Amino acid sequence: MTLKQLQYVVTVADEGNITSAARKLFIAQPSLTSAIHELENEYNITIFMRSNKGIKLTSEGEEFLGYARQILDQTELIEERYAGKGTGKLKFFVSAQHYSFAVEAFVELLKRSGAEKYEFHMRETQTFNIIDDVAHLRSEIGILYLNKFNEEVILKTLKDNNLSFTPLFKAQPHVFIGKNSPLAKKKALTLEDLKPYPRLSYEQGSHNSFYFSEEILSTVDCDKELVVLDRATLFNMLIGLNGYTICSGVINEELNGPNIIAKKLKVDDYMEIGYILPQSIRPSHLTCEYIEILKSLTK
Amino acid sequence: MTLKQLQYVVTVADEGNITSAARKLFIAQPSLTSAIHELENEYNITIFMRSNKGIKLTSEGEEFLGYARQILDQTELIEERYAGKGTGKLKFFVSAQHYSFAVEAFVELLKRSGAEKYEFHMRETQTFNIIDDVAHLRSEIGILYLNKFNEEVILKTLKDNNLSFTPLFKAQPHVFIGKNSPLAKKKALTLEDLKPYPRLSYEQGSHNSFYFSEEILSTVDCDKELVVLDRATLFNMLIGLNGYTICSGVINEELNGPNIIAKKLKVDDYMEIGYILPQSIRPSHLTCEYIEILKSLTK
DNA sequence: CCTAGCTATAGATTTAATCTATGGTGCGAG
DNA sequence: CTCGCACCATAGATTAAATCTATAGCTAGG
Repeated sequence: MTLKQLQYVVTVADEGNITSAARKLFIAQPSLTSAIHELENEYNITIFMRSNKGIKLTSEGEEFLGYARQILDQTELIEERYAGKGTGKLKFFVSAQHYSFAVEAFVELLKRSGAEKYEFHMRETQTFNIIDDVAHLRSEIGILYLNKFNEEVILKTLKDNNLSFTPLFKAQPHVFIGKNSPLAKKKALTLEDLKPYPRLSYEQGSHNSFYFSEEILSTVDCDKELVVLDRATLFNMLIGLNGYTICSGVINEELNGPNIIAKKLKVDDYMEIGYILPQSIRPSHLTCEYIEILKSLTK
Repeated sequence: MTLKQLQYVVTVADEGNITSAARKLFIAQPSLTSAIHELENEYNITIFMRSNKGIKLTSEGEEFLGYARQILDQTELIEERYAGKGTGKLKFFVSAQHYSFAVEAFVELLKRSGAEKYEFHMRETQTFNIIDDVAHLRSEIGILYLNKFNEEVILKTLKDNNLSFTPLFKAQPHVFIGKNSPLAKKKALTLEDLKPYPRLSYEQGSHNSFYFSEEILSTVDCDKELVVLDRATLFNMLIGLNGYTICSGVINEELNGPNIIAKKLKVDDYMEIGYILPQSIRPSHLTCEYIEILKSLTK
């Protein structure tokens, strides 16, 4: 079995006939025919039913395709990660909850790298996607929080995916509000104070288990709920609608602007923010540097 | 990149030097040297530091090895699954909780297959391992139950691993006891009846979240607890110690012997027993037949 | 300062992949 | 009903890749 053979089988299955698959693969049709026969003989299976109208997958073939696609998905990760390195293109991918310090560290890393050619991705996304991105090596590192409530479920999910969690810092829960909000005068806020105002939170896609919420206390009842995907949108609503959102208190004025302020929230809960890494893969140099920057920004 | 190159890199890394790795791979040392150089050039990376004392992994290399091992793990699955097919050796792997009907169906499948050469595995194991086995294609199918209590967590875990759950039947909770147990005279039992006797349950390894328990009501308090790994051991203790265990009521006298009996348990709960399959892979012919047998045994 | 134990390079050789050309087959348009 | 078209399969030549043998270069340790 070779990767080429797997690629060929998948292309043939997708195209529905060998002739056009060969064209797509830039090889002659007999080459493709024999490559596939070779694979079938190696394992004594029949992947395709041939006819003068084209090919059809056998049930055995469908099963085999499943395995083949999994392997090819994995190889694409290597291509993704290392392709373009020949031209000196640096690559780096982070998935994180919506934390401005994660963005700040990302920007700092990019500056420090001094690279002329690069492809960096900052993926502020839903909690489940963060875990999924790192588990499938689409991102090299992920950033999320644990608290009393979600800890068991999140740690279990991480373990299932062979991911490690390393704490960065414990944050006391804060509330983000617009600077002109009536709440801005108070020193610290209680849940009672917040009641009349709209609560903003991040959408969590189909994995909308409370455990995957980006905000703590998401199970507490609330009359006015606004759900968004984008941090800028959230900030707009904080300001325009006197809304609030509960989060870690880490705020950076340069990034978030002077219109957003953080207030302590008086509750008996915490947020432990940290990063997740695949256990089986040693972090790249850039990843290590990113972690260093995160540490320096959050200590 | 070819699978051979990945295999070579991994072997060299394991051996610590190219010369002995070449011996192990049954190729000449220069072939191995050039194969690895080719890979390094393709992605413009340096996997090994060479010296006259052997080789050492660079940090870049360690990272690359992570990807390589993942791909090779996947390819081993194909080898596992299809190797030996040339010699007509049938292969089939099930992971299940401790249900006698699963064993019965397994035996029936083996009989029906009529194969002369085969390798069949019946893995009665811990709930988490069942999910893990199927997710990583070590088993083609898994059998487990859902109830009100564990449903959310189990379904979430299945989803994370791209597995589907298909219900087979709903069982009313029963209690298994030895036929000479003082409880054997009663028609149906309550939790109160059970209190004086030792409760038997299956060990769940490090994933000892209650959600992964094989028995419902495992959170209910109990004074005498016995934990085992083996079904026969559990049955021995049922008989010898007047113990009990809570489970689905499906019992087969041929398999379990006349000394074990099942009694209805009066509680407001259910067990939905079903099978799990990888969503990305079409089930094999044997798997489909196994499912048919399961259905016929449990309707 | 020579030898043992590495890796790297050169050029020959073997093996595998791919090519061109052609054969066989069944369906559907004329 | 038969000819042509759109398939896949086979044969043999050709090209490319993998591997081999032989040998060079390096360095630590006797």
